[in-house]
Amino acid sequence: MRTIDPSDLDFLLLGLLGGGPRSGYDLRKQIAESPLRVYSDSPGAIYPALRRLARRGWIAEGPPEGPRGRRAFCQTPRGQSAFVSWLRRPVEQTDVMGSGEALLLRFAFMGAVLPRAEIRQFLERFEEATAAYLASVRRHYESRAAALPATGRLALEYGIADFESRVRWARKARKELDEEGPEDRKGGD
Amino acid sequence: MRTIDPSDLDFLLLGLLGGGPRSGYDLRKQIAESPLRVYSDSPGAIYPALRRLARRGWIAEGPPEGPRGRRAFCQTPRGQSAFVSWLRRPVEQTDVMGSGEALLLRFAFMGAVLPRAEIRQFLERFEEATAAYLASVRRHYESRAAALPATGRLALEYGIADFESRVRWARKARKELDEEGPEDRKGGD
DNA sequence: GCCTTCATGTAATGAGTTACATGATTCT
DNA sequence: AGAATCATGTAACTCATTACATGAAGGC
Repeated sequence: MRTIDPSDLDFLLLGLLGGGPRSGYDLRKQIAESPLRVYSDSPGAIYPALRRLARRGWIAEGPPEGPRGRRAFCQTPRGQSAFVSWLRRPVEQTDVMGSGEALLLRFAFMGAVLPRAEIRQFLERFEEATAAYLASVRRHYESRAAALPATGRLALEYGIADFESRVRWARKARKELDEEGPEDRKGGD
Repeated sequence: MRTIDPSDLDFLLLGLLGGGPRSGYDLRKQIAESPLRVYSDSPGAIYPALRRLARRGWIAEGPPEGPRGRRAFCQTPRGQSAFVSWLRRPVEQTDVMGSGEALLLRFAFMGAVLPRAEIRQFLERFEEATAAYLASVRRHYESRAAALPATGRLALEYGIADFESRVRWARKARKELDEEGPEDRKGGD
C-alpha cells in the first residue's frame, strides 16, 4: 500500500489557493490566462483534481457565498505544509531530464513562500543537475551524431541548445536574486 | 464518429519501422537508447501502441523468425504514406506552444524521407510560428511581470529564453541545411 | 422572454505507468 | 542445474481530453 503522488496539476491548484480562497472557475481562468500553456484548464481536469485535493484534506470547500452561490476552496494547514514540502523536495537528476516543467512550477511558487537562501540552493542544484545531464547528452552526441541523418543530428542539437539555455537561465536567475538586495523579507508577514 | 488521432508514440514507432523491420523489443531498446528521454520505452506503452498500429493496417507483423521466435513488425504501404503525411502536416500555432516535442520528432525523421526544400519550409514555418508565440509571451511579460513575485517573473523569463533558443535553433538549422551542399538527393534511392 | 455568459460538473474514451506474469535462452 | 537476461505481454490504476448536461445571472 503506497501513497500515490499527487499530480503537478494538483500542486498547481494547491499553490494557487495559497494566494487566497478561489472557486474552481477562478482557478480555471487563472490557469487559462497564463501565457505558457503547460497545464490544463479544462473542467474535466480541474474539478476532479479539486476533489482529489479535498479527499486528501489539503483543501477545504467553503459555504456557498459568492454572487451565484459559488463555493470557494482554500488551503488547509495540512495542505499548506504539504505544499511547502513539495517546494522543498530535493532536485533529482530525473527531474531535469524531461521538460522540467515541474521544477519550474515549483520555482515559480517559491518566491512567495521560501526564504531566499533556499531558493538559491534550489537554483544551484538545478544548474548542477542540468549541466550533468547536458554533459551526458553531449557525450552521446559526439559518439553518435556522425551516423545520423542531418535532421536527426540537428534535433539532438536542439535538445543540447535547450539544456544550455536552462543552465544559462539558472545562472542568471541566481545572480538576479542576489542583486535584488537583502531588504525584502522571506515570507513571514 | 471521428477518427482518433494516433499518439506521438505511435508515429515514433511507425517512423522507426521505416528503417526496416524490428521487433517490439528492438523498438523499446532503440527508444531507451535515445539521450533525450521524451518518449516512453515501457512495455505497457509500446506493445499496445504496436497493436493500435496493426489494427489501423499501418504496420504488419511478420512470421516468427528470429533467434527466439520474435516477430518483426514492418511498415505497410499505407503506413508509409500515413507517416509521410504526418511529416507534412502544416505547422500550426498550437503546435509550438507547448514543449514542441511532436514537431521535433517530425523534424528528426524528415531527413530520411522528405526533400530538402520541404524541410526548409518546415523550418521557416517553425521559426515564424515560434517567433509569433514568443512575441505574445513577451507582451504578457511586459504587462504582468511587475505584479509577480521575483521567482514568478524569472519563471516567465525561463519560458521566454526557451522560445528564443528555439528560434535561434531554427535559423541555425536552416543555414546548416543550406550549406550542406546540394549534392545529396532527397529520398529516391 | 430570450440569449449569452457564468459556473460546476459528469460520461465516455483513451493513453501511459507500474508492476506482475510467463516462457525461452544463454551464461557459468 | 541454476541464474540472469531476453522477449512479449497483461492488469489495475490514474490522469487528461472532449463533449455534453445543467442551471443561474444578467443584458437586450
